[in-house]
Amino acid sequence: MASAAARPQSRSRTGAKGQETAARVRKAALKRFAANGYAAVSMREIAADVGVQPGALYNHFPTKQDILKDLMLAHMGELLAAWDEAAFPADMDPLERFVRFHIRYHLERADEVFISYMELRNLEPDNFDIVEAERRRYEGILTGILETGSAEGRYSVREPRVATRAIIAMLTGIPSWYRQGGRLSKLDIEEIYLDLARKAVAPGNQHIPAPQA
Amino acid sequence: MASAAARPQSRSRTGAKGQETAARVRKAALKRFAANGYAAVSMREIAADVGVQPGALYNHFPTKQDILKDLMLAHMGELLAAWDEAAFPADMDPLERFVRFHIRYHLERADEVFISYMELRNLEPDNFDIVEAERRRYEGILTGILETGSAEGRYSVREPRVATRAIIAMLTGIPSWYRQGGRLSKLDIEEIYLDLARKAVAPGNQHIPAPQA
Amino acid sequence: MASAAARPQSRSRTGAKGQETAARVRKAALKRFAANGYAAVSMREIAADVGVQPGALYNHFPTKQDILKDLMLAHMGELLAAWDEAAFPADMDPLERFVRFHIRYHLERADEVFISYMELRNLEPDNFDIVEAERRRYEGILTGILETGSAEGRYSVREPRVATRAIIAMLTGIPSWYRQGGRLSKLDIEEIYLDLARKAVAPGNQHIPAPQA
Amino acid sequence: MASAAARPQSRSRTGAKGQETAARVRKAALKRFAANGYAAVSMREIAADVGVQPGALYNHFPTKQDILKDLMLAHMGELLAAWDEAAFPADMDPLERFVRFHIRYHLERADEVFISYMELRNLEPDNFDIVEAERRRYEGILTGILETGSAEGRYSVREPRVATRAIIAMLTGIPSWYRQGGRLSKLDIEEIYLDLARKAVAPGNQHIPAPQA
DNA sequence: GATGAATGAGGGTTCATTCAT
DNA sequence: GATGAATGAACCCTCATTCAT
Repeated sequence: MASAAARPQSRSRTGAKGQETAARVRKAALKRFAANGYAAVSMREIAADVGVQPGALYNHFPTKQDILKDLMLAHMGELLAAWDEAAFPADMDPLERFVRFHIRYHLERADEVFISYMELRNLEPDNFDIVEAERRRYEGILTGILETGSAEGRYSVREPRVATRAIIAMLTGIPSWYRQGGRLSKLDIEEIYLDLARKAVAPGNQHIPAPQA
Repeated sequence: MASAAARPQSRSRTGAKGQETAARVRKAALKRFAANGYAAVSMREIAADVGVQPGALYNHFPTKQDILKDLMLAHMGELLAAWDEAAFPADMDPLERFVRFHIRYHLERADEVFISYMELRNLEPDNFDIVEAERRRYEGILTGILETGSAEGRYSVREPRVATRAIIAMLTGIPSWYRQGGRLSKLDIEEIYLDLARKAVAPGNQHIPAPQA
Repeated sequence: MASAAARPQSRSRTGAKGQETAARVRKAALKRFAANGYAAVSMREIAADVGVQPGALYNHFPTKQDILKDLMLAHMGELLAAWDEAAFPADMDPLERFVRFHIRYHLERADEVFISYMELRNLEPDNFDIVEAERRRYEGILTGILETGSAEGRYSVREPRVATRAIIAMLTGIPSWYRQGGRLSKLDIEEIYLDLARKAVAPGNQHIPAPQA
Repeated sequence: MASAAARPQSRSRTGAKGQETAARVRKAALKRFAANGYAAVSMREIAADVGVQPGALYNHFPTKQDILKDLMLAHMGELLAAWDEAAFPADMDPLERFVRFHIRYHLERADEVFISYMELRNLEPDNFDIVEAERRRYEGILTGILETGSAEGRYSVREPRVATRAIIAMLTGIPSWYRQGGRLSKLDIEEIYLDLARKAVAPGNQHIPAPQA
């Protein structure tokens, strides 16, 4: 989509085969980067996964860095697009909407999410800036929700920007430990985190009594 | 076991110089690993930082992996020791105690904390297991606090293990964006996060009214 | 299996160049290993001889060890093949046949022979076993000759296996001192050693009188 | 004895401890050189065998090369001395004397003998020349025996120098395959090789009939 | 006589990348 | 669009050796 490798695509004679190979490269790189880290993955490994010689990768991506950039830009673009298209009941609380969306999306795209956080530092400055801008846009969604909600008295948030980071960090941590088939279903997770998030920003006095000890 | 530098230091005649070099290696590696990632840092770079030839590093650490292991094991050990020695008013709520401790420690040791999360996957299995065990011990502290507090009715937590991860993820995210000298002081941060954490686990009905829209 | 260069060579388009480079690597390694010993030869030296960067060697042989294995397996295979194809008068005594063949072959392939004896210990166990099996096959040829000849009364050999080793050691020592252009021609050598070998296994009483002293 | 490391020994205060360490170094180096080859053995390995730090080796031998030189010179000196002192019945045939002596000595000092043949090329030119001269002296013993015997009609040898090399090569090959405790005793070996050697140089017509086939 | 720490060179190997075919 | 072969740089690590202590 926002991919660098999806070059002008000037109605070349073939295209189909190349498109498919590029997709296989992306898929292999995604798995490898998530598992071992960008710096520890070699072009040879990716090529071997794809079933191709290393040199062939350069027909689809000009450098290794471009594969990473491609994956991260695509991920951010798709995340924002998915939010725009997310279908929730119209009367659902916006925070609930965000929490449910974030958890679902991040549990489904664990690899993309993971490299998006882990490999930021391996992006060259220009690419980093682009991804950062997208990330800020995404965070802005939650900040907006918190600000509006606070203004309307539904939430009580002293620092919406800080709370945004706190909530997103909390939610984004899930895929690092959640394993399908465990005691808790994805829906269980959603409910638990929704509860935590809601209460964290809820208005009202939550005086916690000091322990008796 | 912990490392070459952790030796009894009984052989006083020499030793001192080596101890110091090992310490400089650790320091340089910490900075570099935090900035560029374990896989992207070369022994040559570390040696250059220390002001020594690459081969000399091997007088202090048998492999590059051992430097990483040393840093991560030391960090976890020191974190747990610091908790044991943390001095807080006796009547302070345990959750508050944990939140304040965690934030302070993690803001002071940002590099150690960072590589402890980022480089886990670069640890060889045996070392990984050791670090994981320590991490679970640390999480266990908060889980215990939440369980006790819930049993005494001071908190309301459905899944203490999940809440533990949620709160720790929330807190641990701070050093990734907090910059000293900004609008918010470390104490401000402490108060904001303490508020979020407290409310998230507070008992009582937090019915959030659905938005009017 | 035998080596990268032994591949079917079906892919005619390219391949030719690689075949040739692999051959040059083999040739350079053979000379260097024979002159300085496997352990004392560096891949960089071989690469320099070939006129290529060190890394390029790895397009043809996966490791240095594989070059050695390749050379030694090829040598043993060619030695056995040469014996099978050796053309001698039909009525020639089999021992004479073997002695002449062995001397000729070993004087022509001095380097291969030399590393085959010297570098055995530098072969990894699996490769060692293969080469050893081939060596035993070769020794078996002479042992068979001695056994048959003894049974027919043409030779008198108490321990054919031991005599085999004795004769082969005797013959194989030649290239270590023989220099072309010296007083003795290759044919002279053949005759002298043939005489020694024949007499050593000849039947009849060779009572050597004790010295008068 | 002829050892370079046995330095002037200027009646130093201690001496005893150092002498002993030097001996342990020689012993360890001998085993390692024989097992893995000079080039493949590191000073660190030798030091570890001796139970000392690598630097300590340099108190006893100025370089690794000197350890090799010491071992080889000592071996050749001891070999020649042993021949001079060998006790055999006065009326024993000189060839028998030489064969028995050579086999016995070489089976007892397998490591020394082995490195003496294998590591010649790793000697620096000067040291090589010395060892070569000693070797020629040793070969000269057998050559003299053959020449005298031929002149007296007890043996029939066309080229005593060549026959010398043939016989010595034959005998020297024994330790490479002989294993104690096998079917053949050391004495069996002596008898078999003595028989082969005697017949090989025996006078008289050894017409070997051509095979019937 | 031995240690611990360092040097400077070099070891085998892998890397991202290029390019003629 | 892919291959096979190459480059040039860099990788982690080991080496023989030195030397202050």
